Amino acid sequence: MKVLTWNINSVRLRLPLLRKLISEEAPDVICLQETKTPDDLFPLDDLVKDGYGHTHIHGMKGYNGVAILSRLPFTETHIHHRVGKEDCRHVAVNIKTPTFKKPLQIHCLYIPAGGDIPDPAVNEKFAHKLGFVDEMAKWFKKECDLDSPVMALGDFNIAPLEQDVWSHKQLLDVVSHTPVEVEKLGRMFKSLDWHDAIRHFVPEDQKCYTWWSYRNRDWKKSNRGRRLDHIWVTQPLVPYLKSHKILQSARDWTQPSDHVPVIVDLDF
DNA sequence: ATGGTAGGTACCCTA
Repeated sequence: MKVLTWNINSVRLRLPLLRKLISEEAPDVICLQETKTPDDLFPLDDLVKDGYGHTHIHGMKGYNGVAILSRLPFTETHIHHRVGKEDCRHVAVNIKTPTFKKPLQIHCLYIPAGGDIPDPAVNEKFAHKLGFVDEMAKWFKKECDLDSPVMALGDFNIAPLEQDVWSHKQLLDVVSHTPVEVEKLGRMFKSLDWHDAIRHFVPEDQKCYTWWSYRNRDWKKSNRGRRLDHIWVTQPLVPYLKSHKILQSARDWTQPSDHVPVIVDLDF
């Protein structure tokens, strides 16, 4: 079972790229962030024709928006409002698998970027980000079981490890890699004894990025990337991790997203 | 130290 996550930065603009991605990678489940469209304008028809007949979309005008598209049916779908806002950042589905009695839960997340100033006292966007991660940590602990198959994936907007950024020292004061948010993400990580499915395959001392800013003449040459997109799995899923792929080549597509797709293949 | 680009929207917001 191939599960893909991508911050697509407008699903309407990049529908042709999404369909190219589908034809090349044939994922079973697609989790999108920053779809930037209300649900009635989401381009579902082509995606249903491509085989993704099971869809759970939750978007709004202009900003944010998350979606799960699947070849496999859902037994449940959920929309979660976080920290008192209805800003389309968390949807979840349950999928039956041949391997587990309990359904596989997939949580598609778009954690707030957090603005520029890394001080929650003066920057309410950063306060929102920290509050969001706090709430996720508590919520997973309360609502999910350690022994259930659960995946949390998406654009977390935090690069937790030193080798998740091009320069640990130079990014310590840059929102996405500050100690306070990394610590909070660490708490969320511990909440369900999560396993980082990408670092499962890529050693922690090796650089690993999923995002390169648009504000660079030549993203490849400067290579100032960050690993902002993540796939986490609970312990029961660890033995089934088969392979991963970070589609770096997608950053060179015409009119690319600044994030690239990340895929994990599970052996069931 | 600064400003660089992109998308959506409606003349400015967010990333």
